[in-house]
Amino acid sequence: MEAASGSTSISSDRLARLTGHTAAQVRRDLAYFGNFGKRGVGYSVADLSNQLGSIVGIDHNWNMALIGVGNLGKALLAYRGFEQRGFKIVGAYDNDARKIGSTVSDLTVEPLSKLSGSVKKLDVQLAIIATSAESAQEVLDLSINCGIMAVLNFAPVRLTAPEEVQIANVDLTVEVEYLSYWLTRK
Amino acid sequence: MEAASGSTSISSDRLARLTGHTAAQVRRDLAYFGNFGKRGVGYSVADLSNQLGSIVGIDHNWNMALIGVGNLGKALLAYRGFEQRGFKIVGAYDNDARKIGSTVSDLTVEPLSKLSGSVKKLDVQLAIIATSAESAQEVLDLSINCGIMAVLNFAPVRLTAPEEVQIANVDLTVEVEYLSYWLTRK
DNA sequence: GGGTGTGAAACTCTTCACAGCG
DNA sequence: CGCTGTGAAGAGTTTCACACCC
Repeated sequence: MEAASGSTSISSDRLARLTGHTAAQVRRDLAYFGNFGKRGVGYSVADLSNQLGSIVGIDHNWNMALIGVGNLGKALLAYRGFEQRGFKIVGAYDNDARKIGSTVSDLTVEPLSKLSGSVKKLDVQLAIIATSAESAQEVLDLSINCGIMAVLNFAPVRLTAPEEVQIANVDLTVEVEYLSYWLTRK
Repeated sequence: MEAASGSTSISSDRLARLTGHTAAQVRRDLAYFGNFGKRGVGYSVADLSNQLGSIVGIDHNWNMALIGVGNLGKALLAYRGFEQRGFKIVGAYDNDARKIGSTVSDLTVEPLSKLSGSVKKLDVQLAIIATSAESAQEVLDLSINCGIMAVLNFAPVRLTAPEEVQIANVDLTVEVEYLSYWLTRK
């Protein structure tokens, strides 16, 4: 029991413990993608890594444009998590003259007018909107015009876009409200 | 149709349009908290606001401590959304000597050693961890020692805490991976 | 024995559709 | 008539439990 961390296999039970799910859940989810677990042994760590990598798109290496270089934008540029999982921020854009030309995390901030060209040149598929709520919709429209089909939105507004463009909203208050709810029930 | 925005009532249908859900969903969710809708009319905007406010805890006005004043921490301090919904950041903490004493969004950054005292003095119930992944667990343990029972974690690590402490994790990569998945299926 | 993969049961969430109230 | 509240159906998810393979 409690195999060394250098072990070549891992059981659904242990995966469950690590990810905060149940063993049955892990098994069902993994079985959905085909059965690459060995009975009596577990899942080969190497296989798991490969399989999940290709499913989730790590083999694709997406390029992202960050729009809005405020504190949040800077935090996202510095955030290591994206790159680790195959998402790379290749351009930073802002319309604030004081920011344009400055360097943040190895990227030079460019005016929004440069976005269109960069999308083609740098092969950008994804935009991150980290602007104020007021500018967000305008920035989204522009991004779509530039050919971007998927957007991660941090601005606290509900944006409207055509069906074929996918928007994921990150609302920081949702989690806090959950905690609040929990605290009052205690 | 399309009542003026000064209207005193709003229908489930319109709420659905605004929030991106279905009318049935809205009705069921609201009915769960007791029936304060009027048939043939809709929901009184004033009632809605009161009811939801008390459910979600806006009447409680929670005080939060922010730990880790990097770019992300600064972004959270500047973020208006929290205060709007009754969450107030009343203290900012960091162990970086260069940051201690500086002022960010009207708060003076204090060393972590001051946390314990502040929790009591400022009546803090909630901590936000915006430190590096390496420091996060240590900071969490300290927070719990100070009597904090609910934590919002932005560090990209899975933290361990006793059952009675509630942790909400914000993982910025989850949403991007969803977009990635969607892009590959297109 | 150990641990996967999977039917079946239990549960939760969503949608439909309509009775009934204002 | 318009719109809520809700039973009932449907869809999706989680859990149980066990046959089966290594």
